[in-house]
Amino acid sequence: MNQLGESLRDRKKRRTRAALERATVRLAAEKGYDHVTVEEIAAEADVSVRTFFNYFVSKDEALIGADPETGPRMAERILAAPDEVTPFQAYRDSVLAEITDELNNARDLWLLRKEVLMQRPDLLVRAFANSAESEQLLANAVGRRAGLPESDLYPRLLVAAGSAAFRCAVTRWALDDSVALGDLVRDALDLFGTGLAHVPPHHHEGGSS
Amino acid sequence: MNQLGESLRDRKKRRTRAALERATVRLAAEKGYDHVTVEEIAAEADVSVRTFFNYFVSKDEALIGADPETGPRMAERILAAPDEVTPFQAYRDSVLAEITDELNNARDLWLLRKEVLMQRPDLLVRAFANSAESEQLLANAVGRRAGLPESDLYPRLLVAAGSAAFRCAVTRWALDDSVALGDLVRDALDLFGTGLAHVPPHHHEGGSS
DNA sequence: GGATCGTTTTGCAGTGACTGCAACTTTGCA
DNA sequence: TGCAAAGTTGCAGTCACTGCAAAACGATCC
Repeated sequence: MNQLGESLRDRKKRRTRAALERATVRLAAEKGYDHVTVEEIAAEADVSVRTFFNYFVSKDEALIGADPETGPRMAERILAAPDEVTPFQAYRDSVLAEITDELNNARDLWLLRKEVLMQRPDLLVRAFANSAESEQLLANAVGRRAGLPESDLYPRLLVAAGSAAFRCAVTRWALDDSVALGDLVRDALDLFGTGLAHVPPHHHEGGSS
Repeated sequence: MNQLGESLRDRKKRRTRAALERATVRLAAEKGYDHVTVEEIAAEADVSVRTFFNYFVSKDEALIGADPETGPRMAERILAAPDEVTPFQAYRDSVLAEITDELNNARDLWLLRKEVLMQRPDLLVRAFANSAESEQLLANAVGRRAGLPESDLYPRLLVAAGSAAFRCAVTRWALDDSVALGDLVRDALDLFGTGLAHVPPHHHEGGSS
């Protein structure tokens, strides 16, 4: 292999993965998610069906383009943050970094995903179905960083909150993209940060308390 | 039908649903979740496979025993709470009420579920895969109560936090049930309430725990 | 105690996601 | 060039899940 850059093999894998992801999203946007079979997707990406499943555990995952490197990368970032940064901040920053990266590299894909999610919001929940392993990884990183025992709820909650923030932000964004997705995710995370009980919604009306 | 109590029909439906739920959990605990087929479950509950799918959209859902009445019931409770109660409190209380009810009525089932989840923690995430509709319902209730516009992130986030709290609490509990599940859920919700950034984890630093 | 109507159950046939396995091809490296 | 490791493919098989139309069942009216 080349000394620093990726090997040919690695480059090919990346390309195949990207092609499958793109094919999934494109076809789903065009014909509706469940009118697309894995067979079609594989054909469009010019690989066999079996290969599709070598890259993604499920059709759902391919739609979101879950990348196995994301978890480890975020964990690393969390552990690498300077000492004076709180675990919350470290996690928050790693999420935001990941998102802005993603949006910079694949904004077009997200626009297509938006089409799909507008019609089938439930797919987003389902897409997280296989993320248990990643969550565990991140929770461990947060826990180590915070010096908390294995059994503590906090790391798990923080990570779950991250997923939730992302999920909600995307759902909201798919409905109306007048606010940038990145900003929505940040807002969501910050609400979790300051506490949902403290939020004094800017509501006039209703409870008139 | 009887004027007030349930009709025979309704009673039978409840019994069938309960039997299917129980069969799923029992068999999964005994033989491992994916060594159990829907066919076996249906047989154990003494109904046809087709009937299984009349009650549950998926095997996953049957494991958790997702009840279609839960969502509406919680929504009602949220809207019925007195005016001086904040949206957060109203939601929090509805979650806790639901949980304690559930634990009082089906503690034995939860002990079996614990067996299953100890071996396959990912199943819990998956079990929420089809909850998009319920989440929407609850979010609407919260939103109405808080007098927020459709597009506001807050209701969605609050509801997602509820799911997350429940998920994390159960996961934690499955690992070590020295704290009651109900208490764990409450703790988790309260952490979301006060804010994840504010948490001063009781850590004494250093990995040497 | 039927006749009737709406609801639930069931069987059946079909689709398609997903898996294990055992060739086969491609890439990395000496 | 040649060998080992990694990736790809086809194939056969399992099983979750769906639509449909017939049958069984419960509620209601006479």
